[in-house]
Amino acid sequence: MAGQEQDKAYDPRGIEEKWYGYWLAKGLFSADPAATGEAYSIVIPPPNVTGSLHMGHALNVTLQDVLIRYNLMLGRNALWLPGTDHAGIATQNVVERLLAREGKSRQDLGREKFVERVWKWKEESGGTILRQLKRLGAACDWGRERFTMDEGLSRAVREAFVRLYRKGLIYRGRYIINWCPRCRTALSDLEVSYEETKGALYYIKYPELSGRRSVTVATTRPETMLGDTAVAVNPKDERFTGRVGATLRLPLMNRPIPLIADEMVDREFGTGAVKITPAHDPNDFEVARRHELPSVRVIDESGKMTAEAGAFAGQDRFACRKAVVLKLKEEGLLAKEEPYLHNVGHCYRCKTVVEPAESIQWFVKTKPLAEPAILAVKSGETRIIPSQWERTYFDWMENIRDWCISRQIWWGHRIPAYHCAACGQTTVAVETPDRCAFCGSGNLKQEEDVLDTWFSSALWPFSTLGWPETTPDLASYYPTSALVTGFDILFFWVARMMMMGIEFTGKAPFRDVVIHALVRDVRGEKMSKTRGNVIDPLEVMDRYGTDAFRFTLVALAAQGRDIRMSDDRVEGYRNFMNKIFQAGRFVRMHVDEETPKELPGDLQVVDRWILSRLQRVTDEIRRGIEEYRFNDAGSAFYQFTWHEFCDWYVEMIKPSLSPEADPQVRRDQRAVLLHVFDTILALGHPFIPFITEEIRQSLPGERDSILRRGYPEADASMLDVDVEEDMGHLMEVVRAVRNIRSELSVPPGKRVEVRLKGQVEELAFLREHEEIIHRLARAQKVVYMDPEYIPVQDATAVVNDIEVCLPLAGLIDFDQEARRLRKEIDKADAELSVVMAKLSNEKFVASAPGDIVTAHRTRKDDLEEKLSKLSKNLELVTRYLS
RNA sequence: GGGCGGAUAGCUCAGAUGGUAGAGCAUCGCCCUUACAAGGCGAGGGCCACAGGUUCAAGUCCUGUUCCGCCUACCA
Repeated sequence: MAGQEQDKAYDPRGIEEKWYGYWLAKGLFSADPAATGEAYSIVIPPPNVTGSLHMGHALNVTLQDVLIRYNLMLGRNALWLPGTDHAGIATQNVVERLLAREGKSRQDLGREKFVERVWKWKEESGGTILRQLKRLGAACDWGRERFTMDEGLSRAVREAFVRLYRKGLIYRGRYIINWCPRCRTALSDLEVSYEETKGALYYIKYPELSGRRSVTVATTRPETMLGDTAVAVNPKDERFTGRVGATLRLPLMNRPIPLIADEMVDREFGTGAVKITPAHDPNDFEVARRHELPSVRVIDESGKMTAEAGAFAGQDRFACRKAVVLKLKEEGLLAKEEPYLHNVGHCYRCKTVVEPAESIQWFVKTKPLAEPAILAVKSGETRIIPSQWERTYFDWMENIRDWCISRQIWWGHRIPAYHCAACGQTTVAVETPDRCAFCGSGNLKQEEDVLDTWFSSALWPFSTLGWPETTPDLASYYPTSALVTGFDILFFWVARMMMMGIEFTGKAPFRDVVIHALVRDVRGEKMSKTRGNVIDPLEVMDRYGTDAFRFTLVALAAQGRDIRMSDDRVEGYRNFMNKIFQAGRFVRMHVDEETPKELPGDLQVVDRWILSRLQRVTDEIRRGIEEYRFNDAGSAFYQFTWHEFCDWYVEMIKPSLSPEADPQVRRDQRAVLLHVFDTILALGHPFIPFITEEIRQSLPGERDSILRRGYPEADASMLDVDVEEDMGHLMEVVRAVRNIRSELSVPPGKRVEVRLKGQVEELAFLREHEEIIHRLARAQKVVYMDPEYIPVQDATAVVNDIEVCLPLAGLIDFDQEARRLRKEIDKADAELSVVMAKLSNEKFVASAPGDIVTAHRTRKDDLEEKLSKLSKNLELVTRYLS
């Protein structure tokens, strides 16, 4: 029994896989650059090969899928290009962890073997996330799947590198960069995340060599003092007048260092004197350049103290910090130590504290690239949506700093630069050169470093389409139509794609950049493994079905807001899926192979009403998708389908579908029903692809995919304002009856007479469609009263110019009816006073637009009329009571 | 230190170009009415954070304040 009950509800299991396979088999997602139709293209933000689907991907992918399916249905030549990112550091970490389990390090294997091992891992485990995208229904063109380390994309990377190098936009040099001692590689500025950390500010005395005075400096990293080569003060600081040029003794190292003057020093901070450690601080590095100071590297690439650290050599940097402080105390040179809250940089991959360190790295000179990228957005060539992100984009672009692109890891694109052992010059070339371009020597050795993963990602919109070759794909699908992504990678990725895209193709890579929200948990917290609040999208899909999950994401995807995901929401939309499924069953019960596809020439009023509403909602949904207001599109679809089509239209037409109905009327009615429902399915398909395909193909006669149906288009000729208004009144009459029945506890099974009082012409429409009122209001019969009728023992309500009267003597408590009427009167009264207040204001009448004033006037008349009717009826009721 | 976003019904949130406050969930009544109890019908619930200002009219525009969140920054 219970089983049967369950069978009546929608069960997405089995259906989803079936249709996804069907779409693939039919090649519906395979794009052809030669095909007709306006091109529409999206490249997927490539997820990490190491990744598995999380809520962020789910939202991102769903929105793209909505766009792609919508455009496919519009008949455009739509391409959605999928792929993954090799994610250098992350992937290398994964494989290193696997090796560690075998007790091996990557160094044990050696570079070549290690890289082979990573490839093997990628082949075996790298496809997880792509399989999960399929589960979501993603209409990707899998034949065009790309990986950032593909042969083609690697070629593009080398080409881009060489071109930038030749233009002088890539250079190599010794600078301060962010170094992760755990990953043992340089990081770009963006890959460092600053976290507020409780530390201490140490005040250290540096004695002058001659004399008894000393200079006190403040630092949060005392261990770096071992590498100090100067102390700096502001030249305008009177406290140090006459002392600049003095020689100080560097404590613990007993090295003489100068006291210098530099503008960079803030007189207000600390003691006004700064220790200068050129090898381990970006500011100090600059100061050292200006003053030609030597640089002493005291921390090595694994975070241990170097031989330059004297007695502290070999210690870990944090152990050394303690040791240095202790030693300074012993020597009486620690003036003060105070707690200090400051921002400390951490590696965004492994959370290790980053160490600024001087080393030789490769950089992209970004300013010349940023300028046109700024211009592209300013000119509107690329739109950022929502536009408030433009400002963030400009801020970053305008203050952009050079980009450190070399990484000291093995997994990635090896930099195409070859150092000559003979002359020391570096040859940069796309293909491995035989000889040094400078001296002709064959003794070349390729650069060991690989490129930042984001370097290859920056080329993604065109490298995936075949660049640097001029391919048909590139010609047809570049620039792409939209990029859909989260704001967290606006700088990492979007900004860099803009720069590279313009540099190499002359065109910005996207028409629109659509920035969507972050998905958070119910409490609004960011989902993270450490917090343990991660909701697994796959589990949600298992429980509620993919369509319900997708619709939830769409419905919650309001622009500029974060999304709070919870089971309740998904459950609500799961119910909506069931509603659609049930509606499908209803339609299937009433239509058959004979049901005409075309709308009948002769439409009933209810049909004209639903068709008019359908045009409006079609328009709303299309506008929503086109303006990336997905939630608006989703809720328009929801409201219409459930609350207009199911709640009203289906209920209203039941009589004309019954076997007793006139065959012609029945046939016509079926045709309209089918047409409207079919349109609903098509409208919903981009959001809920599986259930719409399933139901549509279960309808009589349907054998082709819903994707080929074409997206519904609003037909203005079907709009009918009058019918919408008349039907609105009729529905209000029904509601009024229902309300009275419910409020006054009229037994549900009890049929009552409905008396409609008003002028003949006002009653005409209702009289014509009496059948609807009769059924939906559970009327025993509907009768019409002229305006002279006095409803002595009736419960009453006012709908526009009509009074709805229910003779209920003996059935109800008239005390209650009196209370009900008073409540109505109060409501109308309150509203009237608001309207009156406006109308009695001369300035309002004088300066407000005419139509607004007119609207208020009619509103006033209506309310007064309503009030007079209500009061009269209340009087009747109370008189009857006494 | 700069910048951005948020504060609207018990909860989660919508409310383009200023013109009579909406949805979903939750709550309360009543109903297994033959598509649907994952349902139907009805109802209650809001000085739209605070203080000023602009305007005939302000969740909506301007200024300031208070909380909350995020991004960014070379104060050692």
